[in-house]
Amino acid sequence: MSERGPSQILPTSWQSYQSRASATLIDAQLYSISKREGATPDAVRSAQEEVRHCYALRPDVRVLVEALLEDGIKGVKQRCTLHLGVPMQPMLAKACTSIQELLKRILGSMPHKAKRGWCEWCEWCDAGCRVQVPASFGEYKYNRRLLISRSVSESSLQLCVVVAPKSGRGAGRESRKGASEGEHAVMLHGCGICVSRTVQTANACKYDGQRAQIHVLPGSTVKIFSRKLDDMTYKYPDVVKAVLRSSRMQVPCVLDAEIVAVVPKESNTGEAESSKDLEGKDSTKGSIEAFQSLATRKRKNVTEANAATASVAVKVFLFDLLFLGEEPLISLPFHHRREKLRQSFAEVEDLVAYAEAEDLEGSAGTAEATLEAALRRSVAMSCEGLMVKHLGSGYEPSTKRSDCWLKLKKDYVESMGDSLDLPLCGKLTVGRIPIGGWRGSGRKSRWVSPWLLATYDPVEGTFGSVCRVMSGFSDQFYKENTIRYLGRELQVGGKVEEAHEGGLAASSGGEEADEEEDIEVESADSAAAEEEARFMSSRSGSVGMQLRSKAEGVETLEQPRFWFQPSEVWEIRGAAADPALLVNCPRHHHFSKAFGCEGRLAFLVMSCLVDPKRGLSLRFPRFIRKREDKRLDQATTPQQLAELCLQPRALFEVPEKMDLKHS
DNA sequence: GATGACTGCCC
DNA sequence: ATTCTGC
DNA sequence: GCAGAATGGGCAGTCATC
Repeated sequence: MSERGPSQILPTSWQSYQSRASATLIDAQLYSISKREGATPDAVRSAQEEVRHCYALRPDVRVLVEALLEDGIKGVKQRCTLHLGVPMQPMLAKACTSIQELLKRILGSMPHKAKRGWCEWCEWCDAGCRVQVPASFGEYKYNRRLLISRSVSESSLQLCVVVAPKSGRGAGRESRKGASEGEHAVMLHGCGICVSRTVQTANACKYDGQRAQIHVLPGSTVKIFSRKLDDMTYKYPDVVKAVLRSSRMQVPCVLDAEIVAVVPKESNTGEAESSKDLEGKDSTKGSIEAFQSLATRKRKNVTEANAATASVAVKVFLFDLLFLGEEPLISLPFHHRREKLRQSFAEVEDLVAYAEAEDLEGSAGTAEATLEAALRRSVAMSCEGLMVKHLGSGYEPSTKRSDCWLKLKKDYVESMGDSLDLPLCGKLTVGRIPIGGWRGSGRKSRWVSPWLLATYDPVEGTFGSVCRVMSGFSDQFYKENTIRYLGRELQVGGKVEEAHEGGLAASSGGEEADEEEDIEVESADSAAAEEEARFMSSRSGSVGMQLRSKAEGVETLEQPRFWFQPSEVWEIRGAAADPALLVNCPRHHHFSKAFGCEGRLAFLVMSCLVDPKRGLSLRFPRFIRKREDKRLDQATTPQQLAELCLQPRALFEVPEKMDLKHS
């Protein structure tokens, strides 16, 4: 075993005390295996991978530990297999930020398990060229990925796939002994055929809903599991029914799917009464709704009858079939599984559909344009982005993201995502758990951690908070800006304080009680005068920009630990390119005066795209860079934010609705 | 019964 | 979910 | 390249309190 600790097999989410204990047990077993005679490091590693894989197939520590204790790896392989009714880890896609990156990856990707020195992926290449890895690939260390990425980047289109000698299980061990780097590697390289037939993918819509692994058990029992393997059958009785209807032959099986909220087609019931939901929706009946909408689904007492009306109507988009009848389909190539899926399940109007997809087969050169078009199409269909799946690869249940499935989200893509420039107005020291104490925790405890950001509303002259941000900052950035805004870094723990010895703060006092003193230090004495000065000339710079309370014009329901004078503009990216991803938020109230606003914003409010009692926020906010080139009044306004709501939708006209809403 | 803090789980 | 860091 | 840390958004549900 590596000395890394027990976390190598069980995913993070399992690291509660009990699971950690189990993980330790598992590690201990692996360790003892490693001590047996003849156990090479490689063998141990492969044992570990075996265990990991089995665990992904049957994520039940109890079963795993028992099997391991009683029969070792062999037992694990026998007992930890896919079981109907027990969810496996879903296959995850790796995120790509650009089409180029995506291409590069898809070129380099190949299935998990290579056969006897050949990678399945190359079934696509009928030329089947083999060559020795040239010595120039000095970096090659039984790590094919390394080589792949290297060669692909060196000559953008040339395909160099290396199959490590270990691929054939037993054989690998011997041949590796004493081998010098790359010696045994087999490389498929860019013969014309490889290059021209390299890209073979299914490009499917990435729906913005909830992942669902659906098990159909004998006797028409259905179970639905979430991405984290929780049983959520109770939440989707309508999906259960829909799936049964969709099933062509009533055989046990396992489906992979996305559950998405839709506007029900038959919702004409109380049209007169439910006036609040009318606008625009008549034209979108049956269409896909934002994730936000799905989130409002009831979680208790959902019945078939009330699911669509009292809760939210949903539609299931099937995209994979992992088990059918008696056999797991996991190791079949994707295109094959998909075929079986279509044979076994039918689309059911409004309830069940295959995930919209198109296959791509072409040279890398033309692939780029095709992918871009696919992405746009997908976005136009209210999707989050594109899933690009290798047609030849098996399904890899795993906690790790696979290279065979790639996702390209629209907000990753530079040209499509909307960046917002927000003036900084305050910050919070602590996470979202109010009990947990106020200091930024762990790694970040010396710095300002989530920062609170706002828009600037030139009409009202207000800074309305939009979101906290904790992602996208480098440590260096934290350091510099904590100093910039607070005057210095925060102190952590007693030792640092001693080292600093400088008067202030209670020193030996209570660790808990000192949060105030510890941090407030200089602002406490420098007091009002200085603060006042800062207030006026916000350019002061090196001293810090902390205020005692909210700066003038700042509007938020947040209560950050520190308040800052709004002074610079940071660029934030979020998934905000359309209303599906822009979110109404209770904490950030920059629309409190929206009815006083003019033009478009008021219109938006009145057409119920924006709730005046709430506000807008961003999903997945992350910091991009500072915008030294922007003044505060050039930052994003709440109006602009709101207008993002309109972008993908056609502008719709509903002046009457305003009156409706008013009265 | 309404309000608000807190949890847990979705993304 | 996202992003950065350290091994 | 991977594991791990720190924490974003919302919502339904639960429980305590007014």
